[in-house]
Amino acid sequence: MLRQTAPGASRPLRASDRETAARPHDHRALRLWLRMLTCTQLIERRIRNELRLRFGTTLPRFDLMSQLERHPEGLKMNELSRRMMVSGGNVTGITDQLVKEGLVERVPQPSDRRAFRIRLTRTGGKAFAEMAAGHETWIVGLLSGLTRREHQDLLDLLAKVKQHAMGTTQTDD
Amino acid sequence: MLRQTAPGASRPLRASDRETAARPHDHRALRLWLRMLTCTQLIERRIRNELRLRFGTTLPRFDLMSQLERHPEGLKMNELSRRMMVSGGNVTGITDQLVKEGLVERVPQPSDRRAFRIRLTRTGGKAFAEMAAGHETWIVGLLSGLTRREHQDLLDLLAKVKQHAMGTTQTDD
DNA sequence: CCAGAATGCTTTAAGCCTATTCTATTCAGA
DNA sequence: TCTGAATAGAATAGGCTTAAAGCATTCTGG
Repeated sequence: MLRQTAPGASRPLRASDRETAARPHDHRALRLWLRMLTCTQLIERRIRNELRLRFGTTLPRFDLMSQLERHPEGLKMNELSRRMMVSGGNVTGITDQLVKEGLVERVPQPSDRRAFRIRLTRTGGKAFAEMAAGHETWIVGLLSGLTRREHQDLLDLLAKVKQHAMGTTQTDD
Repeated sequence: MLRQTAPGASRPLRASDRETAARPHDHRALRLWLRMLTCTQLIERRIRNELRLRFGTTLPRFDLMSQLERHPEGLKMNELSRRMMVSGGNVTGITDQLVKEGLVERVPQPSDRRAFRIRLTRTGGKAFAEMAAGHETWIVGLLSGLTRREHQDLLDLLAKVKQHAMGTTQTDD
C-alpha cells in the first residue's frame, strides 16, 4: 500500500505560493498572516505525508493518540475536543476508527453514564511510541534552519500572538 | 440563514489547548511547532467564521478570488493550484462553485485548447472588494497585540522557517 | 419529587481536500 | 507524419471537518 515517493512530497515548491502575490502596499499584518499560513501548511503537509507513507495513519489520528499518551488516566470526549481544537462530532469519528483498530478504548464512567474515558490500549501505546519518535525527528529537521536563540524568539513572539488572539476571539463577537 | 452568534465563535478557548500538554522535556522544536499550529488555527478559525457569518462564503473561495484579484489577466487552473497550495482537483471544485455563482469565469485559451484562464467577473470583483476590506480589518485586529518591530521580527523569523522547510521538503524524501 | 435546563456524546448533511485515475490536447522525436 | 510522452483539467473515492439537530443522562430549583 505504501509507495516510495509521494507526488505531494516531491513536487517542487517554487517561488509563486500564496504569499508571493502580496503587493508592497499590502498591510504588514496581512503579509505576516500569509507567511504564518504558508509556513504552517508547509510543515503540516510534510508531516501528513510522512505519517501516511511510513505509518499508514493521519495527522488527526496521531494528534488524538498524542493527547491520550500524555494522559494515561484517559480523557473524556469533550476534553479531547477542546485540546485538539476540533468539534465534538469530529472526535467521535476519529475515536470510532481508533477503537475499531484496537488502538484506543472507551472506558465507561460509572459516575456519569453519559460519559466515558478514552484511553490508549497497550497496542495503541506501542504504536504511538514508534510514530512519535519519527514525528519529533521530522519536526526537529524542519525547524533546524533556526538557531536555538531564534527558536526562543519565535516561541516568545508567537506566545504574544496566541494570547492576543485568544483574548479577542472570545470577547469580540 | 445567518445567525447572530456562532457556537464556534463564542466558545471560550481555555488554557488547555493542544500545546498545553507539552511537557518540560519535550524538545524545543516540538513546542515551537505546536505553538505555530495553535496560533494559525486560532486565527484561521476566526477568519472562517467571519467570512461565513458576514459574507456567507468560505476561506478557500475567498482565497481563490484573492489570487484572481491580484491577476486581472486571469490565471490557469494549475497556477491557481500552485499558488493556493492545494491540489488541482480541489481547484476544479471551488472554481465550479464560483462560476455557478457568477463570481468567476472560465475564458477559453485559443492557443491551448486544454487550458483556459480563470478571471473575476465584474460582480466577483465587487464582491471581493467588500470581503477583502473586512478580511484585512480582522487580520490587523488579530495581530495587533504586537508592535511594529515585533511584526517585522516575526516576519523575518518565519522567512527563515519557510526557506528551510521549502528546501528540505523537495529534496529530503 | 419532578419539570426544565444543561451536559455528554452521536448523527447528519454538506463542504473541503487529497491521491489516483481518466480524457483531451499538445509536444518531441524518429 | 505519426507515435509515445507530457500536460491541462476533470472525475472519483475516501477521509476530515463543521454546524446543527437529536438522544440520553444529570442537574437544579421549586
